[in-house]
Amino acid sequence: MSHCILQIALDTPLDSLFDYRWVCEPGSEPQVGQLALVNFGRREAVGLIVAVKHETDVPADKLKDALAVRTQLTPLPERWIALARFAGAYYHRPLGEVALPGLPKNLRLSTTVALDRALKKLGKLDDVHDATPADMPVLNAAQQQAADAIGGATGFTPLLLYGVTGSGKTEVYLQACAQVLQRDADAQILILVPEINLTPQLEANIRARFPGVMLATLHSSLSEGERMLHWLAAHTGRARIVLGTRLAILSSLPNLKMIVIDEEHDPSYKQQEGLRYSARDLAVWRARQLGIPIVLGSATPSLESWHHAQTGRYRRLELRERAVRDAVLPRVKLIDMERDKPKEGLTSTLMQALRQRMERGEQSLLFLNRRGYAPVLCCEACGWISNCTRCTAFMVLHRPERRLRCHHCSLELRIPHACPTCGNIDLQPLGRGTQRVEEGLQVLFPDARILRIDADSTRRKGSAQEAFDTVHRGDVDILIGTQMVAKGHDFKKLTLVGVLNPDTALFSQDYRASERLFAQLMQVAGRAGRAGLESEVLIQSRYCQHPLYGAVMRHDYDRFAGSLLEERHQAALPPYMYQALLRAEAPELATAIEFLEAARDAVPSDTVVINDPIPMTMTRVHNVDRAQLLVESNSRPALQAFLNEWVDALRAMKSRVRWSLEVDPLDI
DNA sequence: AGCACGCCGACT
DNA sequence: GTCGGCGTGCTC
Repeated sequence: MSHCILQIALDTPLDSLFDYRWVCEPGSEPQVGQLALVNFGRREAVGLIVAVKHETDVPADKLKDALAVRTQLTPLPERWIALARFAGAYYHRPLGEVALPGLPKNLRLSTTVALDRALKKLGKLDDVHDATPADMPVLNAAQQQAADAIGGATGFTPLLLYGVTGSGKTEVYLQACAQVLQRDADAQILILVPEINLTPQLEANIRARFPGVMLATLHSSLSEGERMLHWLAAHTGRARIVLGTRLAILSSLPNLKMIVIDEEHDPSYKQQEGLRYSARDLAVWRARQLGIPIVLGSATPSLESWHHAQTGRYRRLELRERAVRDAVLPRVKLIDMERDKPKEGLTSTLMQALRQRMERGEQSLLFLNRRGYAPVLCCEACGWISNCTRCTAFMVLHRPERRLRCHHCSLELRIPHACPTCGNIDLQPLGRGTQRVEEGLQVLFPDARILRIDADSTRRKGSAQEAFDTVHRGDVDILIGTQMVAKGHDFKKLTLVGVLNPDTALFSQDYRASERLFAQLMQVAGRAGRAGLESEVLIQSRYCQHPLYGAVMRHDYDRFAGSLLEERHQAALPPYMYQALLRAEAPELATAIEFLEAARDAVPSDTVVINDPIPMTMTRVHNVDRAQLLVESNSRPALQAFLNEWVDALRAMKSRVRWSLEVDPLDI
């Protein structure tokens, strides 16, 4: 018996790999890509073998023996490790912090019972059901052209599928998938969607269309057992289609031949904590690495992708018409709230339109991206307002729950009977959330069947699905909801969309706010008239002349995107500029700022602009003050080179302050 | 990041 | 006397 040295990546913030000894016969060493159980510090951990060597610099008294190697599992492919390596390097986190959290938790336990059980279960699954595939709908010319372009693409081919809402992008994906699966008996396809719970129809569609093909889903609401099984199905190549949310981009797919990213502009592709990666960007990298086509689909592409299509880096495919015959885009009208004063948040024009839909037996959707009853409670006598004691934010009034709630730290209080500072009994809710609109509707339309769908009304597991089913059955006249209702759903009888309070985003500090508002309005407008009924979208605004609304009325993403890109170019903002953000947290703001000032001066650079630290817009959350520092460059390699040096310097500062670096931040 | 060791304050 | 506060040091 001799031994070898395993170089192992572990899930720790330490930026290094760890060597372990492994006793084995020569010639039967473990393989790179296998998982190993080791003692790490005083605990056990599962790590990824990234190299097998025969020597090490680690002194013999420190070197430990690995405890076990998971030989049941096919090694993770070199290309998968390369993906994790790239992500770690690009986002400046250690390899182990990228690679291991991407694996199912059950693979990282010290026992293998869950793994063995899942492998056994997978072995018993039949993958070929003898069902006949559902018919492929006949595509229109533009769809067919797009499907053929995607299905016939060879080598690394990024394609931007730009299609208005309801233009049948899904059908294009499915028929392109069919071509790829048919051509290659082992081919795997990865389909990413923003939120799987909002698109149960897609999963059903795929199953009906490809009954002989194993489909695996990967998203955060799976149980650990399911996740393990589905992950293994992908890793072993048995699952030929993997449908998942952003976390699925890190799944192991040995025969990946095509990637589809639906609603590619959606902000939920960006992970907002821990490793802040963009699943969309990693997907493009992965497609390039493998030399395969990747489809980015959207009615309102991200400006980044649009820019790439303009410059020819991505190939653009267009669907200009709705796929259902006679389904035309809804007419969009603006209602001037200065002239038509709202009552209970609704202008008379909108109320009349709602009444008309009820008479015709059609459905209406009111969109208000603000949950709760009112965003703030205040005392008119002394000026007290319901501030959160732990955050720079208001506590939101939730009337049905009889609570004040902070949406940032989840602090909850009973609604005070009287003003805490002056004792005034008459506290006033200010502003309007979905609960208050629902209450107003009940008064204005006592006969209407009204349903509210937001994060509060759908807390219970499965209740969101129930609510949507109620709408699909036609048991709802007026639906009121937040962005939860804006995505994906295909309500056949919906012919009116009312947008209640979009103006705030027009004057936001965040330069991406208008891009997002436009996408959101187009998306919610797209809920109407999908089945061919004539329909309209009414937007209540105090700024009807704003060009953004003009573009929404004309359904003119193209020109709007052009003007936004022009603005970004003038102002030297992404996609013409590459950014990274250093954030710091401390009990006192001054501490965070001092750390960032030191960071600002740590590494001089003439290719990167290092800005001054500023407190975050919402400075305090959960009793912690936050500040940030923006660095930018017009060259991505220059920015990356700077960040490499900078992160080393920041680590060397050994500061007590908690800090994190975000590359390509979305919210600044 | 965890996790333990270690050295000073207010309780039974 | 001890429980426990969080400073600091290490992880092959």
